[in-house]
Amino acid sequence: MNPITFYKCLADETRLRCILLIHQEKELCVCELMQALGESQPKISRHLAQLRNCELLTDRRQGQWVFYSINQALFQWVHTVLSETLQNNPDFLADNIAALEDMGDRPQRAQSCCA
Amino acid sequence: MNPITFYKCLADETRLRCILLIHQEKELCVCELMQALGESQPKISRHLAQLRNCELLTDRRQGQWVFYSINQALFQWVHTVLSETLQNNPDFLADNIAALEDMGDRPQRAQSCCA
DNA sequence: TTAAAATATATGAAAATTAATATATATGAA
DNA sequence: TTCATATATATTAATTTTCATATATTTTAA
Repeated sequence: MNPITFYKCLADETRLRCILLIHQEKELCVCELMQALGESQPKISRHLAQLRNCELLTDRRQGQWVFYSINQALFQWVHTVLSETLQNNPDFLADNIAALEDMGDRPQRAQSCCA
Repeated sequence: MNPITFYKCLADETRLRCILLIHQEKELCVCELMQALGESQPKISRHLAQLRNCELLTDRRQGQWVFYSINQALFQWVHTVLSETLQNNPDFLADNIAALEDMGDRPQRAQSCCA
């Protein structure tokens, strides 16, 4: 991932919140991100599509849900930047995490395989 | 510096190159950045003004030149992100550094005070 | 000394480009 | 059919660039 592409991904509020939430929670589906951010479905979906196209995120479908996570094939420095950002801005996601925890009926994760 | 502001600063090619060059070289003036990037004076100057307004950069005038450097008052994580980016993308600035080294008549730095 | 020229940088305003959003609709799985 | 997600298109908004010009400093030369 080249640095300009990477920083363009982070330079939008909706995308930055999605990325950091996914980084922290390991995996989230579209409906969880909608709830956490209070944003419309097409808006969330469109930003996720963009992040998937850049290969910052990967997705897996499980039944009706699509779960997004950080692409583990990325260089280490990318993960480092995300971790640094999260650790040093503890308030940034506070409301989003609260909204996520308030959400009822969160989809069950079936671990990909034998975990 | 809030993370969205910060990543918006980094999300433009001209700005990212300026920021990383300044980070590496400690201090550069507008004419050196013009030469390193091969971009017009107003373009460089405008981006630097934007970075100064966000308080990512500070400037000092020395005679006819204005030298820009990274604002040392920023949180440590900001410096960490810049260093990680630079160290892990060694090719990114290669052409810019070569152009800078080719530059004749680079302005002399008078150390701010008694160095 | 001072006036004009030269050099370095900044900025106002318009134009051009790029990005974000909303609405409607489509797809795909249960 | 319903629920979850994706996407096309139109619209709006934000950002970047350019050109012309302004300011500030230094140099040159009367």
